[in-house]
Amino acid sequence: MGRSPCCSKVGLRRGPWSTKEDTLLSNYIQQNGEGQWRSLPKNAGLLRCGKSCRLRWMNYLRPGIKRGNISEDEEDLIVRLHGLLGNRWSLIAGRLPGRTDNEIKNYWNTHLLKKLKTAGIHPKPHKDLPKPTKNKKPAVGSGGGKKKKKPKKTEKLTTSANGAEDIGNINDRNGSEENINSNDPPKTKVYLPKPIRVSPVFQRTSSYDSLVSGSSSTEGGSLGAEKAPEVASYVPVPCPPLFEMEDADYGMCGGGDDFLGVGCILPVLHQQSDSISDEVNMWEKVYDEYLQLL
DNA sequence: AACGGGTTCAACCGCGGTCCT
DNA sequence: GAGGACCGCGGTTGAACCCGT
Repeated sequence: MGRSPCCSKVGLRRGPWSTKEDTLLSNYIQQNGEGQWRSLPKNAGLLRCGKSCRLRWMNYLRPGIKRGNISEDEEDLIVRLHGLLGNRWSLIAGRLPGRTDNEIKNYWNTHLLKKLKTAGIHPKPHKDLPKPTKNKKPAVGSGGGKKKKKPKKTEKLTTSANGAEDIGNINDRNGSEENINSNDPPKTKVYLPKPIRVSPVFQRTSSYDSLVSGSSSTEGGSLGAEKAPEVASYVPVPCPPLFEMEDADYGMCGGGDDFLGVGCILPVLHQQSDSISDEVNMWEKVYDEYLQLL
């Protein structure tokens, strides 16, 4: 039943892509479109796993990919979105046209994390959040990257994944052991649509604008029209729970062990209102917008 | 110039959810 | 409905690169 195996991985190339491979992949996708990753390598004449082709295309070859030079504006948005979404890199990337989840993830880990720490802020995982149901084996390291040589590494268990805070995975949460054990809330199935990438013509949303400007307007502004980025500082901001559902506690900012200890700590532009309630309203707008996005 | 430690980022792995037979 | 393959995501790795000594 089911389908035939994806790819045996036997005799497939690994490691960095050559320009020839890039060309083959690009040409094939331009002619035949994305998708069919399984059969793509064979059809395109590549000795690569379909998964590898997809990754290469999505993170590097896809048209419109911006590389490097993440602006202050983008950086600010990443921090805000991370506060809202946690390590949902694909969702965050969806709000940053031309940026890939991999790039944002790398940028967060290498730049922003450091930046926040030096600012005395220590973002910590939402360990209190219920984990998705799953018995991940205690792994010890996942596969490893390689930029060049080094043919191998076959198995290494992985420690991976457990850092993911997955606030969005409501379905999983409802089924988590924690919830089952604790008072057994009725299982409310919430269907979350798949994340989608926004069009390259990114429109900064009204909520974002209001965050940035302090305005409560709901009329949209575009990214292009944004004001010059203000110097942001990172201050604790009480924010409303993201998901007020039957078994709440999904709020990134709720619960005791929240994102940064005392509520969300997110960059707040100096010019915006000092009023905490205004900020809460802004967050509610962001939350509404996020729900609409979903 | 050589060396060593730190940083960056492309690419890998494993897993969960979805789709297909 | 069951079983298995596929797709996409997030965490991790490690070679290349950078920079100070």
